[in-house]
Amino acid sequence: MENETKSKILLAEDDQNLGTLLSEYLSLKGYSTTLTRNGQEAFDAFFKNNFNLCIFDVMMPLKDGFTLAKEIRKHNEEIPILFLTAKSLKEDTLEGFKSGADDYLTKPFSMEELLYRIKALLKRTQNQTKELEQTLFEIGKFHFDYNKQLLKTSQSEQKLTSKENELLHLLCLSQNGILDRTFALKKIWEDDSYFNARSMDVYIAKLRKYLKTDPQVEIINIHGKGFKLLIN
Amino acid sequence: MENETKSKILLAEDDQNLGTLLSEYLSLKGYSTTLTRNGQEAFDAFFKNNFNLCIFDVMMPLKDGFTLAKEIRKHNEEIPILFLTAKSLKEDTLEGFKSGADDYLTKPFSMEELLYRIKALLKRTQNQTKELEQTLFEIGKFHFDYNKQLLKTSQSEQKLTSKENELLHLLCLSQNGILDRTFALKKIWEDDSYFNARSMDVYIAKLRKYLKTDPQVEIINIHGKGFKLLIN
DNA sequence: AATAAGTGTTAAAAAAAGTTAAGTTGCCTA
DNA sequence: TAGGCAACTTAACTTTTTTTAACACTTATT
Repeated sequence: MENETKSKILLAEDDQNLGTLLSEYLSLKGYSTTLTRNGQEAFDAFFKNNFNLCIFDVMMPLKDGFTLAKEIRKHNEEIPILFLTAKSLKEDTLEGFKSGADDYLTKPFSMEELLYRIKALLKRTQNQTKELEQTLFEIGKFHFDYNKQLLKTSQSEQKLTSKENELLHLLCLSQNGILDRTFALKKIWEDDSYFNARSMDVYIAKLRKYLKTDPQVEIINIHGKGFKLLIN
Repeated sequence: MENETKSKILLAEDDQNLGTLLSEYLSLKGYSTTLTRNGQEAFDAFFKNNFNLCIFDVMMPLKDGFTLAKEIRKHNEEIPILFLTAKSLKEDTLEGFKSGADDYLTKPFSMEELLYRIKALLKRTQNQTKELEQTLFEIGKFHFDYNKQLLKTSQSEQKLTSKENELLHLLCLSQNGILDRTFALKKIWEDDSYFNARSMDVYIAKLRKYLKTDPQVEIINIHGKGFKLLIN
């Protein structure tokens, strides 16, 4: 997954099967999930961690989802809450939203849809952290400023074109790790077609040319996978 | 409604009855709604106004909701999009989210639920709506007064024509971020034709000439996307 | 070793943008 | 109302950025 830090999800579901299934599915998709089996347990867990999202079943022993949500909202207005329930009655849905929910999904639902709804919710809250995305990088003897599209050393200054800039940025962000070809193509070129892939190779060559004045810096290819920016 | 400024909603719905019903209901609830009858109309309207939320029907003549959403997402990543549709097929829901939707509601739905979902979506974005129409800007050593159409330094004073004024204003409002070409064209020139685009380029050149006395200020181009006003 | 698929690199063609100047238009004024 | 002027558009030419093509080389597969 592209995120440096996994989003943490608090899951409250008393149905053993569904609970573990969900938990495993979400972990597989790159989220860090905490599974609780009732409202009280979830409430306690909430304050022991910094979660990014809550998914609550409505009908649970000890404390139902609506009550749980209301109590959490007293302490936290921000965190997205998604209800998951068998009830599809209009009044229940409305009560869910009145409890401070951001979304309400009725069973049976598709895992994929849940995943998209989670992403949509996180996008809105994660954005406030987006400003913190790194834009200044040290690449060997180079200094790379993403915002200014500038790559410079103490000697020289090279203006980067938008494509060069985006590509180098992705390389820097996945520094030490590999930048996946398909990922980069979809991110910068919108889709991964043959010609876009060849275009990307051309830009890799250009970046290599710019960076070759420092032998410590290298862009290596991982056959069939992508590229890796090495700084020794 | 308690808000000083009403949230503006762009509604695209080809069903006359449902369209006006929704529009009237939302107006009653304190939103300012713009009703369009197909995807193309909605697309054009989008760039001429500052909407806070989009509600799109999926099946519409000329341009369907999915295509519309994808096109809008190319220019605006932020605005919440909610699909409203008779289709409840799994694949359709998923395609909706893939098109960049934030929520997906299947007909028949309750007006109240729609209202809650709108509120939930707006809650997350409204804070970022700091577009309280700022009219005074510091651009490096320049002082820009949008109302007076004036760009001055301690040394000099440059009166701006309306086009220059509007363009510089948009650049300032999207400071650090990029000003989308299509967005600016539709906003200032009403439509993005080849000649209007060339005209805009001429105005960019003019602004650059005015601003070049301060080397800290720069208008850079993001190929195929738009322009960015950099202040160092 | 032979083949195919993936990558490296350079050059060309195509598309987008930069700039300056020449037309247009509409409005003000003498 | 003719002329002048300012704002804007269109044209023409230049430069930059991106894509496509061409050919050489590398890696995986059989």
